[in-house]
Amino acid sequence: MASEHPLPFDPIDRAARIWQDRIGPATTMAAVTNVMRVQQILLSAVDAALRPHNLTFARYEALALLVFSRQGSLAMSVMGRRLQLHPTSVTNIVDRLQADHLVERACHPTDRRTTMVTITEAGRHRQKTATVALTDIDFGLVGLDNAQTSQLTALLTQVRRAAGDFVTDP
Amino acid sequence: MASEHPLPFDPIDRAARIWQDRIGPATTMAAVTNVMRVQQILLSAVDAALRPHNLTFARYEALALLVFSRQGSLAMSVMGRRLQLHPTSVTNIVDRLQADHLVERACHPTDRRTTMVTITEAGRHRQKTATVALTDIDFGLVGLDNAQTSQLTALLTQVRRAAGDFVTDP
DNA sequence: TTCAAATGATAGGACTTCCTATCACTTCTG
DNA sequence: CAGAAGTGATAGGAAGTCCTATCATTTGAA
Repeated sequence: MASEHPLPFDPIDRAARIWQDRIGPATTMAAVTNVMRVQQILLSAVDAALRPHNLTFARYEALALLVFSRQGSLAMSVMGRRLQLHPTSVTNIVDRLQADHLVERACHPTDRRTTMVTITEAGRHRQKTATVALTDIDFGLVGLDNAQTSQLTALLTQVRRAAGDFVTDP
Repeated sequence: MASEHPLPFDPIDRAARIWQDRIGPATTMAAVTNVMRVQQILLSAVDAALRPHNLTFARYEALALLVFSRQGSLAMSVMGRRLQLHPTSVTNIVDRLQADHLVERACHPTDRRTTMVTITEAGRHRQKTATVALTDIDFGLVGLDNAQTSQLTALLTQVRRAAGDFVTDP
C-alpha cells in the first residue's frame, strides 16, 4: 500500500484543477486517475481480507469460477478467457492454488494439449470462508448506497462495452 | 494484456447473476470487479500510448507533478505523498527517469537527508509530447459523455473519501 | 494424406510494486 | 546537550503480471 496518513486535500482534484488551467481534458484525466486510485484502494482492502486465507483476489476469482462451474472443472484456457488473464498468469495462479491443495491438474480426456483444473473439497471450503471474509468488508467498497453502486456498475460497464471488452448487450 | 478477442457476453455480469442466486451482495461484487477491469483497460491503453515515449503512467504522473510544481523540483518524500506511492516505488521511478535524463537528483539545501528531484528541459519536453499522446486517446476512457464522466468522478471520489483517502471536502 | 498454421501450456526474463531492514540525519525530550 | 525517537532514502528480496520463445498437439487446406 501507499501512505497511512491521508492528505488534507484531494490530490486528484487538485491535479484536475491545475490541468483545467492549462489543458482541456481535465475531466477525463480526473476520472481516469480516480479509477486507478479506487482500484488500488479496493484491491488493497480485498487482498488484506484474503491474506489470512492465503489467497489473492486473482486466486479467489479463479477458485470462485471453478466453484460456479458445473463440474468443478475447467480447462486452463477457458479460465484464462473468463478471467481475462494472460495464459502465463493462469499457469502461475493454478501453480499456487495447486501447491495449496485447493485445485488439481488433470489431462483432458480427448485433447492432449489442454490441462483441466479441478477444484478440491479443500478448495470449495476455502472459497466459502474467503467469500464470508469478503462480504464482511463489502469487498472494500464503502460510501455508496445500492443505487449509487448500480450506477457505478452501469457507467463502468458502458466503458467496457465501448472499449470492446465484450460484444453483446448486457 | 489479456485477450485480444472479446467474449460474446459480459463475464462480470454473468458472474453477478450467478452470485445473485447464491449470495446477497452481487451488486457490490459486480461494481468492484468492474472497477478492477476498467482500471486494467485504461492502464493498458495509457501505457500503450506512453510506450513510444519510454514512459509508464506512474513515470508520466511523476513527470507531470514536477512540471506543475513551481520550481520544477520536489523532494522524493513529497512526490511519494502526492502520488500516493511507497517510498521505494518513488526511488525506482526516479531511478528510471534519471537514467533517461528526464530528471536529476540534488541535495536539499538544509536537510541533508532529503533528496530533491528536478525536472530537466528534456523532461519538460517529454512530458509535453506524452501529454499530447494521452489526450489524443482520451486517456483510454471511451463511451462516456462529459456528464457521465463527471458522474463517474463524483462516485469514485465519494468512495475515496469514505475510505479515508483524503480528509477535507472536495 | 501431409504439411503448414493455429492452439494450449509452460519456462525464462523483464518490470513494477511492496515489504523489511538499514543507514544517515534531524528533532524531540528530559 | 545527550540519548531516544522519528524521518528520508535506498538495498535486497518476494510476489505478481506480462512478454517472447518454445514444444506438443490438433486443425485445416492443398
